[in-house]
Amino acid sequence: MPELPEVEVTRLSFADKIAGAKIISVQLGKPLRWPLGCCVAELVGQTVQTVRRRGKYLLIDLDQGLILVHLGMSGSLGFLLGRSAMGTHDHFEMVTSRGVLKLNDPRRFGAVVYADSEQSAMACKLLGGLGMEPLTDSFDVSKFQAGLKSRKAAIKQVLLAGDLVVGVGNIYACEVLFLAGIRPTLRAARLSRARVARLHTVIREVLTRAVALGGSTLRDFTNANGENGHFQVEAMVYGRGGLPCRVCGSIINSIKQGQRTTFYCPKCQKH
DNA sequence: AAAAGCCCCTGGATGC
DNA sequence: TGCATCCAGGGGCTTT
Repeated sequence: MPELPEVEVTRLSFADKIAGAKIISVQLGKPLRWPLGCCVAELVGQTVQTVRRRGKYLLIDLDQGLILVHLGMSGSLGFLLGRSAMGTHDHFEMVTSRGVLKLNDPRRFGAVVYADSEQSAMACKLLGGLGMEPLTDSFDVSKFQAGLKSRKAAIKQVLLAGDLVVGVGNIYACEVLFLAGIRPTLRAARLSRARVARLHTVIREVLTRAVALGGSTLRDFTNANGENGHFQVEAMVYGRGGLPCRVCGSIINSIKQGQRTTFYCPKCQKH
């Protein structure tokens, strides 16, 4: 479910509320992708400083160290005023003086990991290889261009890999390539300078807009307050295999790249 | 260094 | 209604 906009909207929906909160207790459900990496007792008594985002990770800064949260494919965070029973798919619950932070994640591809610091081995393993943040100035066109130049893989897969630019998941990768008129199978290195510039712009525009509108409602995304997003723009291609293109009427193609499905318009998106 | 596969896990939709 | 099959928004890890 969560790509950059959804993760960012989640962050914005509870960062201010939880800042300054004291951790009272922590409860774990079934195992997530990795073990927490510390004793619960190490967290209790600490104060939450800030909540940041890096790629699709949320970084919850504490007095000592930080908690990394990843929502995986099916995770969502809730920040509730009162405590409630741990549901079947609640696998992390942190009771604080300001409210209760809860991770619900049916598939358990998500993670909640404590790290001593951002320089710790675990933090480096998870964050070290991440690419540029698309919504900051660090997302430089020249660097983007240079990065793509060295890649023989298909542009769609380079976007998805996250080591050049972060936060673009399967849905937004498909949508962004449609809006930029680029065939997803095109080798990254073969994109002209002008098309790279166009893609760069589209990525920023689409992600910015999705965040501003509260994330995508393509499925059932809710922020940490349980509110739906308003990114009502219907997908141009994602999930529309076999249907007519909204622009030219051609039948939208559906193919596999890596283990993921790619959707594209054979006429609007050129090699 | 980069690319390609594999795998983790559960639930919902579809088809017989 | 029951059961099998396929599919899903991610990404680290291992192998080429």
